[in-house]
Amino acid sequence: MEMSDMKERATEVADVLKTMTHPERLMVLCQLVDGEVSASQLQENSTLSQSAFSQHLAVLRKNNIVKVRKESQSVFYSLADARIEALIASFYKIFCE
Amino acid sequence: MEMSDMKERATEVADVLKTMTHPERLMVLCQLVDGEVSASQLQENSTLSQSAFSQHLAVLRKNNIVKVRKESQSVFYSLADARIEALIASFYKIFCE
DNA sequence: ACATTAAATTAGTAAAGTCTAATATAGGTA
DNA sequence: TACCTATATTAGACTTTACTAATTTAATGT
Repeated sequence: MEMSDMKERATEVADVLKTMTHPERLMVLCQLVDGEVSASQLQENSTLSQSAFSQHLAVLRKNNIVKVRKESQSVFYSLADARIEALIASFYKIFCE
Repeated sequence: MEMSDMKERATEVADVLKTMTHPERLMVLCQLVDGEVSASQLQENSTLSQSAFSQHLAVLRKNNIVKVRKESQSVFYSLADARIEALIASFYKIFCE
């Protein structure tokens, strides 16, 4: 790969990773590997305040790491695409096996 | 996996990723996939000042993402272990193929 | 000994990220 | 309508990160 292309990619990849690189957000993503989960269910596994937790979800949304589906009062979260799924799978394989 | 274990892992993984999650540092790591490279060679592909670049190398060292070998005035960098190699390989596969 | 080169370190500043506290929105229920 | 529940947003304090400028260390060459 050419160096200029590598730089572009590096910036792109770093942006995606930066969004995932927080224990709280990584936890959220790990809980989404088997399918969608509601915001309140996700928060049950967090010690953060409702506000702080919601702001982490906002970061994931803003960076297109997750997608949402609203159903009455609840909002269901799931992984945005195959690339994110692949990343989480890699992390699992490398760090948890 | 249990939720408490998941939290521990998430913190561990987030720490490693956080270190890699900067375009400059990711660039460095990508250049190390084929083996060791000297600090000065690495810096040739950066627009940063000598100081700023060296501080990025220091972050990689401090977090055990790379290892170093000194030879006369030069310092040669390489990826620290198989886990880091696997991560870079994953990123390449997911984002560059 | 002195100058040169490669690399690291330190101090200080500017910018970005993470939290708390308070408030807002929107759907469901009495 | 008024109230409750789920979720999101905003403002502000605090912490961390990323840089510049200047200095330092260590190896080499003259």
